[in-house]
Amino acid sequence: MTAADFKSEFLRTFVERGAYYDCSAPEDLDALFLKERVTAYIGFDCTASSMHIGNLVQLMTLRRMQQAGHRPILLMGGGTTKLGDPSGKDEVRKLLTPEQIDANKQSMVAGISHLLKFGEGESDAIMIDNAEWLDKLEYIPFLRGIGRHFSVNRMLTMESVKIRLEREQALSFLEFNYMVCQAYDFVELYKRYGCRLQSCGSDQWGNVVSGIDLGRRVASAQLFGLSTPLITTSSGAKMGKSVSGAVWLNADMRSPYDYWQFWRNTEDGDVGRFLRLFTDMPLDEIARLEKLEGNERNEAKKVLATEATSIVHGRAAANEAAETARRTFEEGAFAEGLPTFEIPRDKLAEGILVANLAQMAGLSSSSGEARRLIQGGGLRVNDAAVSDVKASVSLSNLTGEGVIKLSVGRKKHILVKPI
RNA sequence: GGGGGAAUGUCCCGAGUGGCAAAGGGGGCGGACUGUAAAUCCGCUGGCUACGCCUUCGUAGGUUCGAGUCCUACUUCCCCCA
Repeated sequence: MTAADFKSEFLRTFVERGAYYDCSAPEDLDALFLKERVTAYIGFDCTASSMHIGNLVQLMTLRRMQQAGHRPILLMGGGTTKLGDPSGKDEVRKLLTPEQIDANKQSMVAGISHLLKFGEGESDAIMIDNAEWLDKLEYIPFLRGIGRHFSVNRMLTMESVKIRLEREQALSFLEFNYMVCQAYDFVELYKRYGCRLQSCGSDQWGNVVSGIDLGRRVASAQLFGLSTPLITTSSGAKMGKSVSGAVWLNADMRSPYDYWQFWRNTEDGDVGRFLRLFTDMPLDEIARLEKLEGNERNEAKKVLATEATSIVHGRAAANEAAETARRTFEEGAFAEGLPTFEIPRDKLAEGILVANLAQMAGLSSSSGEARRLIQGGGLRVNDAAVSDVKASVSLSNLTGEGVIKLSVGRKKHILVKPI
């Protein structure tokens, strides 16, 4: 599919931005987008207290729908999270308590307030929790009304299930019901809100198709599915997935500055693609940035970082992060915007081992690791490498700005501030 | 229901004759080179009140001076038979 295959503003943009992977009925959906204001949804499970980079393609899809004048529904899986989605998971998910799920939901939604406009207007986003209906389901009526439309034979061939079976890993009956509930959600949203489209990542495609089938059977409705590709970096890694954890969108879990840094460190080969996917930059401008070579490519990365940060944290925070980075990396100066760590003044006056300070400031997870960092020459105080494992700092190390700059590697910096 | 096999460093894969903080990868982190990139090379990759101490090999017991390694029970998964 190319953009030229579509007439509707949304689908053209969607394709041009590189977000298109698959669609259940491209021509019909295109016609629908031309004809009316479409209500569409994407579901998110409440498994963590913040959305992360992995959810971003989906969130951007909702954003672009809104920009094209349609109505996005943010479906929070307060109900489905109680089952646990088997897709892409090697092992049974740890069950969360209803309280945790609810707290996660609140926090996740709060974290994307810049990204979507919620409200009562015609193309304002609405947030719905599928616990609203899933929690109240009655087992037998549900099985008779919905369950009979599902073929176990077919469910067993679905990717999410097959992987579990092939990898010799457990799949509980509880999780097995996940796809049924997700399909039911779609139909329920159609009935309650006239929602015609579910978008998703390619890994959820099977569940979306199940929902479309179910809609035809129980509601005689033509529902649509639209999927995005799985986003990987050009060296093949899953986006934002690392041992150190997901790249969170909530500011209290990853500061705007660190978020900016994440994008700034994008691999060369990904810059153009990410600009299209994760920013609102005009395409011709992206095309220009994409052509920059060598050292100039860093300009494109800065634009990417600032624009992507702006969408999640707002323009002001993004500009501030960019400025902090400029001062730190390009001038080698102390930038006030760097993350800070506060320490009682008298504690610092006594003198404190650099290794321990690094650990307290969160730059190292154990004193052993801090020790190893020093031995490898990776820990610096005020930009000077620490050579002695037993080195300590005190008030005399404070710079003119009244702080101590502690760095791990070339990129991670923290300002230690006495209070 | 019966028989056989598997579970290892809490990121993953994976070797492991009774002396093991446990081979080797991948990943990650640090260093060099660069452009805060990639590729490449080097180092590190249980914890601590640190020349010593503590905790790790599915769970719980047992044998032994000593157990990831042997025995028993349990849990989960795979395969074969029913």
